[in-house]
Amino acid sequence: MEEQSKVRIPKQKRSIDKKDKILAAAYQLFCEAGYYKTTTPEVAKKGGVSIGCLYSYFADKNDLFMAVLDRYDGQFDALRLEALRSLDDRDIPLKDSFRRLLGELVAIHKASKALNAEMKLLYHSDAAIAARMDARDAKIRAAILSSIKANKKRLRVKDLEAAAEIAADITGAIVDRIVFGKAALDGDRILNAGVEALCLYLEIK
Amino acid sequence: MEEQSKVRIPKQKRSIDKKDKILAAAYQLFCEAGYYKTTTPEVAKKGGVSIGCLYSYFADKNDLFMAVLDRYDGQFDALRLEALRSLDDRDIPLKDSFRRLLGELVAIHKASKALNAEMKLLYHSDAAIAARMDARDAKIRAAILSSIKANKKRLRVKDLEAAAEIAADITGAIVDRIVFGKAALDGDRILNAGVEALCLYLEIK
Amino acid sequence: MEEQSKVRIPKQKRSIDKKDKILAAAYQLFCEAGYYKTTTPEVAKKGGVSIGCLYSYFADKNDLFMAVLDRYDGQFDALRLEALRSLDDRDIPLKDSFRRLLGELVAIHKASKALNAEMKLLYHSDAAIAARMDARDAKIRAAILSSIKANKKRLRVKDLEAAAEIAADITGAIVDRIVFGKAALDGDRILNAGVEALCLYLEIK
Amino acid sequence: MEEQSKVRIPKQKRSIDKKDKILAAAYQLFCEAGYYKTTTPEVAKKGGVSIGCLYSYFADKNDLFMAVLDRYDGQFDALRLEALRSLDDRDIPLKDSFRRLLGELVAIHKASKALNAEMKLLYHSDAAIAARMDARDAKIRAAILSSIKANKKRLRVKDLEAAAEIAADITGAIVDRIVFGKAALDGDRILNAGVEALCLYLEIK
DNA sequence: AATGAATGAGAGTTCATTCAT
DNA sequence: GATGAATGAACTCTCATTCAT
Repeated sequence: MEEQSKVRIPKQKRSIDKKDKILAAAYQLFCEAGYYKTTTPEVAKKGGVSIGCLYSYFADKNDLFMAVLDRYDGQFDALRLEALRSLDDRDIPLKDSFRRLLGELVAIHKASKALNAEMKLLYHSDAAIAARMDARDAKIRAAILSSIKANKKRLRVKDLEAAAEIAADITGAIVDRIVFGKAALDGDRILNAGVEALCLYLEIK
Repeated sequence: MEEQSKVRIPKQKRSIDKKDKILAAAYQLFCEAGYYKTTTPEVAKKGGVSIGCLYSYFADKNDLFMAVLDRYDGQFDALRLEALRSLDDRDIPLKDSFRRLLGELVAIHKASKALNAEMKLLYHSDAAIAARMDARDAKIRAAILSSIKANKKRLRVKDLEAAAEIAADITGAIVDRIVFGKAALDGDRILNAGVEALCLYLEIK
Repeated sequence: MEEQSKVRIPKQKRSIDKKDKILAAAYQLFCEAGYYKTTTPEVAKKGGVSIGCLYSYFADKNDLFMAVLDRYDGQFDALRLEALRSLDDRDIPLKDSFRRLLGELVAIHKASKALNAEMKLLYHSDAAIAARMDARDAKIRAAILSSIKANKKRLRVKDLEAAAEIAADITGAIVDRIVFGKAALDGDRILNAGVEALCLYLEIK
Repeated sequence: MEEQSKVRIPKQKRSIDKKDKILAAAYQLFCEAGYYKTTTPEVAKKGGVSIGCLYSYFADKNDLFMAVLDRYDGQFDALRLEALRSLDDRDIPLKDSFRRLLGELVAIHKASKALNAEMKLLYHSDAAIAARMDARDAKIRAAILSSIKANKKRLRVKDLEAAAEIAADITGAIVDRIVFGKAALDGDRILNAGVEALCLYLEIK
């Protein structure tokens, strides 16, 4: 009574292409129309495969969505952590570090804009997604905390954990504002103001 | 080609009760289960009216949701603006103003937590909701900008518009973190750190 | 979070008609084509209702099938037990009792022929159906055993329980043969032979 | 309009092995899960061949099932007829002959239990299967009739054809009861009672 | 001959909405 | 006005079967 996964694991090049095509189509549609308004036959059609083929690669619609996150959001995870490393360089002013970090995060999020929105959308109704996002946030906070600890001497704040949390949230808010915001203001003005806020908050002088 | 509205505008007391009951039921269910997992017959049942009755008051499910926002989120709008007035009082330290503001916003958002989540959820797939939220944000930014301008002399920031935006976003982020956050940290620590960040950013000294 | 049945319980005359029509259509189709080859839209169509209507009365396909059994097979249950009472009359010869019983059972089964077949069909893959049929068989065996015990003095058999079982099985087999059988032989010849077998087996002389 | 058969008839040893493996896998799965819940890809997988290979040997799922019957139920046919020969030996008491026959039939049916159930399941929805089962029954009745005729002098019954039919049905019913029955009673008690019933019915004294 | 990825018709089921009563 | 039975388009998902490789 061996329980064997019914989901196909592609080995041939052609199959990998198909899976990619499905994921790309799903990514696009989920971003455009959202999870609930995207139907699986639609994804299959856009991906140029049959609905049966789609279901041979993904157990169900939710599995497909999670795979899209793995593929696309996962890429951004790596980029985000990479960007955070700029904070660790003590030789450049904190201001420049933050400006660079925010600039990179904005670029990253612009690319994953809609997917992020959709994840927030499902955060409250899907435990697996919530767990995913929490894990991502935790990683980012940990990275910021680690940077803050390394820069301890340059900083005025005492409650390092809270500072990391606040800094992460401010960073996130600014990025969101620039990426999503119908801000009447120019992105650069916002970014500059944000960097200033971060530095004034954290830095000794 | 404008159609004669088929939606009833209640004038009798009994009708108003019914509409209220429907809205209350809808509010509760939308918050608990989310927009997509709430069905209109369910709402009617919980509200103690027939489904036909529900559809005599609301054109469709989306109209019902918007009405819920008008009724419930609208209340919070008023509370939020009320809370923002604390910033206008120049006789108390900015720190205290912000602490009070944040405290009140947290309380308000805790009450509308689920509805807010649901609005974010629908932001990207429903233009009307997006417009609503944008209008709300604009109002808040305007109020903050107005306070900032009134406090101009006490502040170090030069780009007031950007500062209002940033301050609004920081405020929002902190409130979200406290309300929604799976923050390992205590809410008070976050709040204190947030207030400090806001004051260091804005205040002259 | 009150769990309320989603299946409609019809109260109005018109609704009862609808439920009846659905059951009648389902009965017919299940008998003609079997459980697996009958589709729910087909049943709805034949019953003259929409598929949605069908699903407002029955939770799912299996529920519909069980309801068909309750309605139709249930009727036969009563008839079968009624027929078995002829065995309790000691004033008429056992032979006549059995002949009458078999005749009645054949008539009953002719009417429920296909449904019985379908139940046998599902016996091995559906626990609820198996339980239903086992209960029915048990009732019949109990009735026969009770009759046998009442006629103890007229009987030669000693192991009354086994005799009741055998008699029930022989009875069932003969009825099946007459009802389903592609028997080349005339039904009456079979019936007479069966009655003889039963009497020779049970009766003292 | 007769189509050239597309089904391969295996001649090479390796092919025969494959066909055998498919049949064995199909037999097992059909018995375990039933016809409708067994899928052809499942059969192919369990048989260690590709689905394409399966379809090169069998025209469709039904053809595969019939082949399983030919192979496996066919074996039992032979065993059944073999067992029936015990009735032809006039030197041993009829009682012993029947006891031996029933014992052997029970053993045979225990082995083909699930397949038999599945055949009954499909009897009413598949003409080919019905024909198969009818043919099998006819053979058994013929064999019994032939035995009865050979034993004519020892028997009290006059209507030999009907007696053969009844005897076959009683035999079948008893075997089914022992094999399938949720009989509360011990198999031996049932078997003894059954043998007694058969002998009392048929035998002169 | 053999493979197994791909197909797509069709299954069961849901639910926003209508309309006869 | 109010009801709620009825509608049916649309959804997710399955699996017997085909055919390019």
